[in-house]
Amino acid sequence: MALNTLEQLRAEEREIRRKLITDAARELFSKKEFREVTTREIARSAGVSVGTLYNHYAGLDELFLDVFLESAGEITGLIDIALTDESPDSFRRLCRMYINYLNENMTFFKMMSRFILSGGLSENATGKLNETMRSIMDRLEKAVRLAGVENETRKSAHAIFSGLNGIVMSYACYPGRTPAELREHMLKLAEIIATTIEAAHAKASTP
Amino acid sequence: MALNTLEQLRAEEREIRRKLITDAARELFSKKEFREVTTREIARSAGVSVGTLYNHYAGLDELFLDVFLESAGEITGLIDIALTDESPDSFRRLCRMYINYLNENMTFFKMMSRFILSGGLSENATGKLNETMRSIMDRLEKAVRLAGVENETRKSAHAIFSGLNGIVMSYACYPGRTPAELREHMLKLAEIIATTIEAAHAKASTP
Amino acid sequence: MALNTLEQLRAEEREIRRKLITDAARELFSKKEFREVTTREIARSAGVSVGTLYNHYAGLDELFLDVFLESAGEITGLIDIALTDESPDSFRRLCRMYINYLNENMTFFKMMSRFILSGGLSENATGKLNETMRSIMDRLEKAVRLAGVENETRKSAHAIFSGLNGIVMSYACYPGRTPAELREHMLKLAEIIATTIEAAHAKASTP
Amino acid sequence: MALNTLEQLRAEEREIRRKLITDAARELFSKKEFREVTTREIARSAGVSVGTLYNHYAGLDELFLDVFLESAGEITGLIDIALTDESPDSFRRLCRMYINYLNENMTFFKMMSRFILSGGLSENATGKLNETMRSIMDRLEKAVRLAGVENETRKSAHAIFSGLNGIVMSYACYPGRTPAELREHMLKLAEIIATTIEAAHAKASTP
DNA sequence: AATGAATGAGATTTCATTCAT
DNA sequence: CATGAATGAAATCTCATTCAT
Repeated sequence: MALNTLEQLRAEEREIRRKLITDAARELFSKKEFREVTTREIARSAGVSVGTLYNHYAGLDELFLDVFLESAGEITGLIDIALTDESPDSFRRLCRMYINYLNENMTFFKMMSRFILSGGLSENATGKLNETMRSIMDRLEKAVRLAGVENETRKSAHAIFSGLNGIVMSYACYPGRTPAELREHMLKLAEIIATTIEAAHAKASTP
Repeated sequence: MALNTLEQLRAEEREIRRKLITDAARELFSKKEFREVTTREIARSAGVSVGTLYNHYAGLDELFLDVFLESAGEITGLIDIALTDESPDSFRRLCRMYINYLNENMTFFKMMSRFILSGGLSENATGKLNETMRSIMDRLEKAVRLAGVENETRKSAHAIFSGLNGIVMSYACYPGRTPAELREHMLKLAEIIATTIEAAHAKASTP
Repeated sequence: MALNTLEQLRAEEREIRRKLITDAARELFSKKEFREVTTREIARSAGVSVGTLYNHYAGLDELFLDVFLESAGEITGLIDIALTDESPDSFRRLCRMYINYLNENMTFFKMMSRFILSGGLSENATGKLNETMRSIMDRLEKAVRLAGVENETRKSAHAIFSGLNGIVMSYACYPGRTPAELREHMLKLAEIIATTIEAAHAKASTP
Repeated sequence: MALNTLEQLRAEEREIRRKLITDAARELFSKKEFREVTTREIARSAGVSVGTLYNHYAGLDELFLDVFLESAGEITGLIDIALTDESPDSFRRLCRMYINYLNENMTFFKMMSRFILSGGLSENATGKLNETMRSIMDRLEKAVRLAGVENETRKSAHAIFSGLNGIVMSYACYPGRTPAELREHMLKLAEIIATTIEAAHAKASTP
């Protein structure tokens, strides 16, 4: 019992410190290009030493991945909420939500694009990334079904995922516009895509 | 006259050297991540000195941008070809072509995503980038019109652009699949998007 | 009495743990350069914590020295065996044995060269090292006497010690030869030295 | 011509700077364990930047090797001088000289023992080291011939080389003695070895 | 006496950029 | 204009040692 409690306390303390680190890292990622955030900065921000970073993570990549996965977990949670009522509206709501979330968490998006585009992840990291992707895709598939798509639902989910990501990639940082304008523009594009899909299938299903 | 010729010769030589540099850079980009290519490597490959790079470009980013713009010019040329016959098929052809091109020129795509996402380009560079984007968008707008879209054609062009970019971003480097499989997958997704748009508008236009 | 036994038990346990540590260290030394073995590795291999290392040794060097002294004890034992029959042959046998031992325990040799060449040992450690050296030298002196040397036997012992060490230092790791070749070469050199000494003294003693 | 001169000047300047670096390094090596000398220290001492070190050497090991080879060249030169008159005395003179040189250039000796014992040298470095060793051995072989050895002269050269190295390794840093005492001791041991060899062969050659 | 997380100075190496020739 | 050596800040990661529990 006593031992159990002691170990438990240790584990808790460890977890707290880990959170300290990822929080500091995320905070910094939101301020600069995430590959430009250095170990020293993270350590200082988190109030720990550089060495401590390496007691928790085998290297910077592992830390990046951890921060990324935390956000990914958040997003799957939000998707679940958007799909709660299983109404036909869910699909559009989900699209808007996804755009809004990425727009407010560009760091997450940049990390995602970086991780996907540059490869070079460890086997372990790739596995976790894949799992997360599948988890998101399962939800998107459910969404396109709710929107009326009946055939090739998995591929449609991929297409939607691609489309939304593409919108963010192409316009979230477009120069010469205010953030508000960009956001409106992206939501509009997402709506076009959503509408188009619904329309295509509405037509397909009307005799 | 003599002076004119001399100047002309100088300009030509300068241009040749510039081409030498961008060609070397592009060649290297096909072998490694473009952010990992160093000035020394480019200089050696091009057969010039590091200093010469700086006589032609204010910095490495400017050089990257120049290589990027060369590819962008290539792509607008290819779009023009795809749209030559102005048939309704042009749209799908263009989508396939765009995917194929990016797939074979991932460096171009990565540069684009980098330039767009991280900003930090000089005013001058931003201007050139915008011009290129507009130029591509003009052609995409023409393509969606040919595909039957009548309303909000500019926004639809943006949506297509986003969709195609998103496909490449999301799947071009997906781990665990062969390049051929990935290519097929991306073309399939592009087709889904193209079909969906056509279907949506075919429906819209039938009473 | 009870206290005595308790203390004795404690002392035994302490000794067991110490052995655990030095055994783990020696095992690791056979796999990598001894200066590259880290505290963490030793601790993990020994199944104890890093802190425990420091409860037993003031620092890493003290631990190294302890491992070294264990081997030194082994070697004096082997010399004693080689000298058991006190025959004139003993000298050559001893030379071969010494070469063979060092060849199979290069870590011991590297440690010796390190400790001797770089100094920096604590007073206490230096004392132990000296004692060990003297102990080896006493036996070597006996050996050269058995080989017929009568004058300056201590210095001759030093010379033999130097010669054998020098052979190992110069050839044990010579690149481009197989271990078997190197071993043969070293044994041959040791024989040359032994023969030379015997010859020199055989001559000296014949009128 | 002009070009030639220009290139020549450049080469000279380069050589001067290289010398600056190796001199600084050697100076530092004489003050501390050579593996403890850092790039920063060398750079500061040489009055150049850290980067410059890497313009001249691919890494620290290359620099170490260069310093080592400079000393090795010095020693072969000294051996040549000792052997100039080709008298039977040459052998003893050479032994004394070798001991004296190493004693005054322990850094060289430590580097040699390090390079030989720890391996891990690049192919290129190993080649240079071998060449240097062969060059020294050629001279030692000549010396043992002059001392009257007729059979297995190469192996005898190896044995002498081993013996002298062993003396330095075993006694140059022996604790508790003054440098002068140690020097006397080592010279005495060298003399024992030299005398023994001469005696052995004198005997062998007298009927 | 055992534990093991925290520490943080310190090491090597890289590389865009400058500038004297 | 071309050249290319010099620059030096900066980055990641290591590891012996400490110390509170």
